[in-house]
Amino acid sequence: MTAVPTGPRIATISQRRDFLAANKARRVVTPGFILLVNPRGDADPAIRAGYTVTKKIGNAVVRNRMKRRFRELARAALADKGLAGADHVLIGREAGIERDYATLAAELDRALAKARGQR
RNA sequence: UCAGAGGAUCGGGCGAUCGCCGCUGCGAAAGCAGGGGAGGAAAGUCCGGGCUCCACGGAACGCGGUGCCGGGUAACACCCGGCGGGGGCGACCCCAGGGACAGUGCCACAGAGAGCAGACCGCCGAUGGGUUCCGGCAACGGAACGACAGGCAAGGGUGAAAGGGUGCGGUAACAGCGCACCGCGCGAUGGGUAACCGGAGCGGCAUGGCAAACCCCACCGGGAGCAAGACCGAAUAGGGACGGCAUGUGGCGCAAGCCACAGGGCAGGAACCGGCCUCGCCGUCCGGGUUGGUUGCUUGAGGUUGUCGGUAACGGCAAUCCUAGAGGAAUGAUCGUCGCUGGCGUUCGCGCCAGUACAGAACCCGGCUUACAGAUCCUCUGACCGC
RNA sequence: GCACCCGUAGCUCAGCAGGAUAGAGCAAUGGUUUCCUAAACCAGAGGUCGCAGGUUCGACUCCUGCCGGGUGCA
Repeated sequence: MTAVPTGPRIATISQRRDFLAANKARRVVTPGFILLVNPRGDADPAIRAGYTVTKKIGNAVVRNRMKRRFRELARAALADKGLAGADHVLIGREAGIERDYATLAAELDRALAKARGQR
């Protein structure tokens, strides 16, 4: 495993209105998750990230593990591949529970590139 | 060795890289260093308490809960010990287990009868009356019959349940009608704190079941919940008090002012309606309060060890330890390696593959219930084998 | 955290102070009718009454514990 580069700190989204705003923005669907990217449009170039895993996915242990893995994926990828000044939201899907970590990482890379292309 | 019963415990280890949340120290800060960071069920939220606020003179009614007895406990619906009933060869397990002469109600279908019982088939011929036959002159006597009046409830049949059972005597046939044994009820008295147990003797036997139907009896319970509660509190907007300035339209008046109308508010009134108050700006003060911050917040009916008391639950004493405190939620991710379990292959060295549970603290405790791959320990029971 | 409701046929609902055949409408199936379809008419089928215990002679109904779904309040 290659060393994960330590980038600038990624803030976490917790306000409901931010999630709702991201839901109306760009959307990329992969088997393991759905990626929402919402450029805030303000002067701040900071990258923010949020995670959503509903009760439909599983019990608390399953949901927590999924969020932790998403957090790890975001920390590794968003610093240099994320969109500056944008909110990124990862929504868990059922197929993402037992999905291989490397597969998820590759899918996140492609999803980010695709989101960058949408304009 | 096999099968089983009871109790207790654990529930992945090590390493590497990169991270997260508190705490402590250093630092102006960025940050650095040290140390800590999920469970036996953290779960379901089914009970019981602590804590906090609110309410409150007492009691009763109502409502809800509990329900053999004794003990433990802060308390309990929990636990321990005992009693009674049921199951198992046994270790042991299971039981909401008060009251049905305080009252009300229900017991479908079937059946004759189902709750102060009842007579369908049946049994009887002692009694009344009758029919037939025999004897007698007659009064009457005897025998048979069983449609009637009547006696009976053994047997058949129905049902979950039919008002003790078996045997002998007894009888017209029956029947606790009498007796013996068993069962049942009452019960002198003895044991036990009690539930309860034993039981001299008495009673011919009567009070069927359902209270997880209403209910009765005894005991317990005020309500809400850490989003409880306490403190701080910016800007904007808004509320109240005081002071100053000011008052929409129309009419009257020189003016102060008065009246009417429209809007708003308040109280009355079913409504029509009439009454009273008020409006804008500035300043000071007061109170409420949204986002937010601080606190409650983890030292506690606490854990471990020893000892003493107790059958035990548990309690007393002593020593020792500090063990998550976030505030929408951290306690992790990835990889390597070693365990463990199963399968396949094997040159018996091992190799390959698969699996490695249930599940995530949110104020804190005591229980209950439910989920759980696998592993370990202790005690005990029944078989079989050996000595 | 607290309070409460509902699980019955494929769907929407009845039923029940305990009594044995668990019903209704729609849907689906077969038939009649029609050139064919729809509608209409006729017929039958379809149920672990969410699950597991208990009380009772007897449980969809009563009690207890679970499972699933939903609502309200702070």
